[in-house]
Amino acid sequence: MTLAALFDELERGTDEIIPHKDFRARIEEASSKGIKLRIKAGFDPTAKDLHLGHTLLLNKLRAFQEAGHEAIFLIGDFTGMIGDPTGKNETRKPLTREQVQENAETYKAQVFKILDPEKTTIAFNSAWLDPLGAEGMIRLAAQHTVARMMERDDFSKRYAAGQPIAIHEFLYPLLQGYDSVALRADVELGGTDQKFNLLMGRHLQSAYGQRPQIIMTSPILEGLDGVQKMSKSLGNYIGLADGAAEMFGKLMSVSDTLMWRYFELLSFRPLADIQRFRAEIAAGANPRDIKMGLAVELVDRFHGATAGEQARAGFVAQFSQGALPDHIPEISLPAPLTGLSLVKVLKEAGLCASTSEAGRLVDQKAVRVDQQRVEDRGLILAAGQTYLLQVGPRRFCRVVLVAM
RNA sequence: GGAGGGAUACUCAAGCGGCCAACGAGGGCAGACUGUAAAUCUGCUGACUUAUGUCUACGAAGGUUCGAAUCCUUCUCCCUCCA
Repeated sequence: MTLAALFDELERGTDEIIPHKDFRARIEEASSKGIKLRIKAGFDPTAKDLHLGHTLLLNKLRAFQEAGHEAIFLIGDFTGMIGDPTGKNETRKPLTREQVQENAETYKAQVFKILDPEKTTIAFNSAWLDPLGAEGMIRLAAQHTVARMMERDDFSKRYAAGQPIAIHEFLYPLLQGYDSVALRADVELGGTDQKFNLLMGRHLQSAYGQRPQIIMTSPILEGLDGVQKMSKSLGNYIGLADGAAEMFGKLMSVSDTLMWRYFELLSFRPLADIQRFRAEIAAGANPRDIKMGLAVELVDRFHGATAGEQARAGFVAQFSQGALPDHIPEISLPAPLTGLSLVKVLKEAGLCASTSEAGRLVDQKAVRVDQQRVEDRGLILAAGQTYLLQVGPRRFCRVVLVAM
């Protein structure tokens, strides 16, 4: 690969590279001297599951990995206990070591769908932050001033608005920056909301006598609602651990507008292809079909080469043609000889949260038993029978009522 | 340390003695329609052995009252300002 092509590959989809010319220079230097750059991307293990939003960074990390550099997947087990103040003022409940460890394990399983496990270094920042101690912490804090800290957009806005800023919130950027010192990072990847923290790494590396890292920021991926950033806590995410059918369905539920954003940020297709799709829709093509192409591509990426097509076939059968899904969960319930009321069965089968809700759903014509719409809330299901229950278009369960 | 403000369902936010299981918005769910789990429109959105019944609920615990989310007392938590 030529250097120019390599630059294009590494820079695709990034928001900013600071400083840009140093980036190219350092890549060039590395390849001419045959040395590996150390590429850092950090994640706080605050949630169990990674989602597509995280993959923007992972994809980038992988691109570096493929170019022969050292990918360092940093798990912020220590900083995760503080919580980056970027979020709202909601206090994050501190994680225990065990939770962090557990989350880290699931991270690994998911991350290696993208990264090459052989070439990936996994690091935990508690390894150097634990031993830092109060003294080290104070030395670290001495490297920066309040005025500079207040430059952070989040802090200055809150300060101006008279909202409180806790002291420990200042520590988070310092610690993240110190990670770069400890890892001797050459490049750090992060979302645009991380810019301040990433720059802190540069500052601290200089202060500790290292060459400052290059920072690359990625845009923030919007979630399924198309407005807020994709996040587990907002429930608008597509998880890497989601099943093929679920992932496909979620991608199809994305609005026609948001679809373009996903193409731009998640698809590996050349930008020229995406331009062509836009033209096709302008000429009357159905956005649904274009969206399916995106869904197929991404499902393939996480579930294997043929999974996307299978998911598409299943989707079309189920939603366009009203067929039953391939896998319907099945449960058995004990039932008295007089039978069980439908609402009770719906609740027990986990198709809805309460019998009251079940009743409402019946009223709303959402419930089907053996594919027949039910109108009567008081319907009794007989013991000893098997029923196929359906609530709405996509909740199914086969229930065996065992007479007792 | 002092002064003031606040805590309502998933979220935001009305209500300030009965008409409150609680306005409204968002979210969620469902139905219709469609080009799809897009968009749009409509409905629902505390639980229970579905009863025009019962129970639980407006930070917590007591109290006043025929009756409280609404009034009083104490407590807990949060915020702002002044030191």
